[in-house]
Amino acid sequence: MSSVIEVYNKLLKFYGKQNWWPAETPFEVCVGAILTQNTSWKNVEKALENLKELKLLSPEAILKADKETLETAIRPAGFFRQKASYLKSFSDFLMEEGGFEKLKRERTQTLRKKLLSIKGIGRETADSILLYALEKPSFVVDAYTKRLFYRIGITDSESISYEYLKSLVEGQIPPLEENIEIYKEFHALIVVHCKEKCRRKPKCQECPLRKDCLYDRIKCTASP
DNA sequence: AACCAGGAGAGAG
DNA sequence: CTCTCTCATGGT
Repeated sequence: MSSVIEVYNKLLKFYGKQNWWPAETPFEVCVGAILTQNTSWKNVEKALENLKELKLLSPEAILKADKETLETAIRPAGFFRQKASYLKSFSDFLMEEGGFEKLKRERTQTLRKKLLSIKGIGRETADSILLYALEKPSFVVDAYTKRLFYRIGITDSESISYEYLKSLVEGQIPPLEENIEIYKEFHALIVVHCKEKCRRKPKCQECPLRKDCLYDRIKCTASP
């Protein structure tokens, strides 16, 4: 069907610029990325709010905080025992590497490997941190991306591998400095489209992808 | 009341 | 490499 870039342009025209990631600091981006693993953003917001009130939104504070305090604060985000541990190991990493500014000087692939070696940082979380906290051109793939690309016929399966889909996008939109904003917006638009808009089945006429879109493997019958 | 949400690790095959 | 199980809360 349509190319990756065409999908991006349609989504951008329809929804407008999103200015992601919703956070005040790079560290908050990272914490949010870890907390939102298989968890709705609504629950993550409560956890982030708790962390702010306890002034635990810095690597130093998280390392100092005792286990129970941290676990209680992030409990609304689910998997709180694992995630508390993940936040500790990531904070530990940040302190040893000397902070964001120092990390930014390293190459994207080097950073990606370092991030992936941290317990609790998988591919999506690593790419989210690279793109939104470290300003590196690394496209983020998630369940929405796989679902959407399958529905509009870019892929022929929803269980396509992460790295394959990532390279598919980066093949058409090269990982260059000038494309960082496109990567940021594209991922944001995919999430917004799939999470909010695409759920309104009855109003499918307003879907920017219209006839290209499949909902639950059923082709949308709305007229283009 | 089952099912899902902006996944990741560990283990088995 | 791909599959399966586990981890946990809150909203439909």
